[in-house]
Amino acid sequence: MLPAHGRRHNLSLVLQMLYTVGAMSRADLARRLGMSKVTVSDLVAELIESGHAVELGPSGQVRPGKPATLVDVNRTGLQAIGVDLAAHRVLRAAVLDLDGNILARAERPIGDDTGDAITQRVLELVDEIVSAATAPILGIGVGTPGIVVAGGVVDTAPNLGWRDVPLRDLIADATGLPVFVVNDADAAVHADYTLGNGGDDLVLVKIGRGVGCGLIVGGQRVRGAHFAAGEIGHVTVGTDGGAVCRCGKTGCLETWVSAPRLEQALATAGDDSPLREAGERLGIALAPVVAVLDLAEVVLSGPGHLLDGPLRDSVEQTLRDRLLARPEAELTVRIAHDSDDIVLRGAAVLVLWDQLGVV
Amino acid sequence: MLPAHGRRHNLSLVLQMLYTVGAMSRADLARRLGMSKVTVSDLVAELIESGHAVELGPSGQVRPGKPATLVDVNRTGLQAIGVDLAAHRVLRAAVLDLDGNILARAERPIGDDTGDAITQRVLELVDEIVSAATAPILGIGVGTPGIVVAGGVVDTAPNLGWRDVPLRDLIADATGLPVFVVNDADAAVHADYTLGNGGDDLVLVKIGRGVGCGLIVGGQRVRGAHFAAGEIGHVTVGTDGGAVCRCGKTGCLETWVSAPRLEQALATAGDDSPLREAGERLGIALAPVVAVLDLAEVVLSGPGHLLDGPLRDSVEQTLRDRLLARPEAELTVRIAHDSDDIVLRGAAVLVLWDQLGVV
DNA sequence: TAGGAGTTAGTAAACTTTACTAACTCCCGT
DNA sequence: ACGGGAGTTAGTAAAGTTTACTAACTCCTA
Repeated sequence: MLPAHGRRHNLSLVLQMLYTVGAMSRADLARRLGMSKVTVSDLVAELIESGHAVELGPSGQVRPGKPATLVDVNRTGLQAIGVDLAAHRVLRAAVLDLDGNILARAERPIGDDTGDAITQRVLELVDEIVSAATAPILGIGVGTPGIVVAGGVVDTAPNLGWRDVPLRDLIADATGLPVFVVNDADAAVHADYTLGNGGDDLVLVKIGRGVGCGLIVGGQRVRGAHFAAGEIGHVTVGTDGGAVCRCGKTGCLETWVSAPRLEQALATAGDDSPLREAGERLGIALAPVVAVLDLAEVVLSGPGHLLDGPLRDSVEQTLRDRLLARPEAELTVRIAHDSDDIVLRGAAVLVLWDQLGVV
Repeated sequence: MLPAHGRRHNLSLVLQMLYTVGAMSRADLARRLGMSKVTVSDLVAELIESGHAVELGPSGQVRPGKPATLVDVNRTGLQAIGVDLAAHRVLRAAVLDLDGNILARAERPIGDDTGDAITQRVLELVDEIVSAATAPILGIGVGTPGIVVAGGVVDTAPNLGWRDVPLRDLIADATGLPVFVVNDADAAVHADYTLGNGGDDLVLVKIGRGVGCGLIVGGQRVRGAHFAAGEIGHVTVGTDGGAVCRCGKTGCLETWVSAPRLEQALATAGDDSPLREAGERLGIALAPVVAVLDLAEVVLSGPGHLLDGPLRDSVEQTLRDRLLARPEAELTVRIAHDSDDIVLRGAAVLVLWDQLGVV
């Protein structure tokens, strides 16, 4: 590596510190980062020059010596675009600030569109939301259903009728901005990890039309050997059969755990046993994953009325039953914050990760 | 980070390149690493000075220009110690060269020892094997059953009667050498990854007295939130019951898949159905893990006569049945090379990783 | 007056670029 | 067949640049 790589790393460290802890003086930064005041002063100068950081004026803190000047990440002067292609029957986009606050929204219904028509609608949506930005845009993050391979190409997304779509390049060509494309569950887990105070070892299960998950292991995202990490919907659960799945197999997780199946089962059952059973099946599927990865948190994202209650309780109980009890290895099963916007936020978070080196 | 960190990184890059590709000239190194010839020359000089690299003389290649001088990692001039505390009824140690070749061995039977007596035998064993080294020792790697937490402390290892044993410090104090302590399955998976040409996304299942596994995800080892990644033996498998486990639960993976249980079942059954059933249970447990992590390889390590045959075939078939078929995402189920020595080699590999920065 | 924030000047380390020497192969004239 | 010149590559010396540091200073306020 070159000295310039070290420099870039140090610039990222400064931004990460300001992003996570908040505004502070150069002297404070120097103490926390273990660098000299001179070095930090130089790094901050460069970040101010590039517009990534701003001075906020005197700290107002009363103590001997020259008043400290606070500096911070340019929270309001920079924006990111998040796009969610996995919502039910609608394409959604938003302008967000660096804290993940949504400043503007745009939507387009899918209608009966599929394939290239969807692609066209996505480009129109992106054009609309980019126009709504009120500050320089760092980049565009896109959360899409299906599998995304290297280079931001959507390999397969059956729900959108997509096959081998070079989505990153299409959007980058149309906007001239940096673009990052990920699976929607991946986007969601990054939102939880960064904005939802998730720990370094967590799995987020996203329940929508199907079911998928995103993973953070040792503080790192997991992509998989074929970019298909998180594809859990078509794993056979248990050893006592189950319904026939649309994929042709029997007893897939998705046959118990998906929004349409749950709504239908609830309407038919007249009680909440489908929620309990779905939670149990999800717990059965997740037990080996939690054990092998030694995860600390299982996060559920999707419609609150389905997930928050008997289903969550059943996941927790099933995991407790099927894992070895270890008091010091407490496992948390919780509902994600703000599931409706989690993919928008997560897509934007990935822009922050890549453009600012902010974790 | 400081310029010195960059320097250390570049020293590691040189060693990694020489370790994986083999001897080459400084000019070749410069081309492959994208550095100037002067920088590489300087880095190599430092590595020669420290004994980590050696000049091998002219390349012998005939072509115009000054003859190249080959340099390489000091493959025969440096050694590492590997220690395996997970073997059946015996403590084993070896001296290895940088290619993972075993140059000398030592063993001590466990007998009826437990607890502190075992600790004492380990220190005697280490002393014996260190004396057998014929070159400077980079460090000592130890593969132990149980859970190893930060600082090389063995949190629990019931089979050795250990609880909260500061193994790394005990051995470091006794020898004055750098010591690295890991779980035996972790050591095994590193041996397979580095010496057995394993890919960046693989799980190794180690079957001995119990059953555990080691994971490489995205080219990185997985530790877990509580340093307990890989503890799969006490996960309940399937939904149709099973034998009572020694942990008190029912249907744990270990009740089908462990060496003692398999030997006993084979003796009773008179055919190989226990192997087939064990493979099926292991496949059921691993299916969600393979799917969620999008793994490319499942490696089985343990007694060949148990694993290589109906059990392996059954694991593969069960995974095929329970996962969505994707031709481009071929999953390999294979037997590890040299299972008897895999923990010794893996422990030594971790010394290489940490001391030379060699991946 | 003391002590902290921030800046300037000078230095050390780690890289690159430029220029050079050393060591070889290839080619051709004798 | 041999010797010498041309051309090429490896490796090194010197100078320059970048990125950190420490030392020393000014500014500011309780």
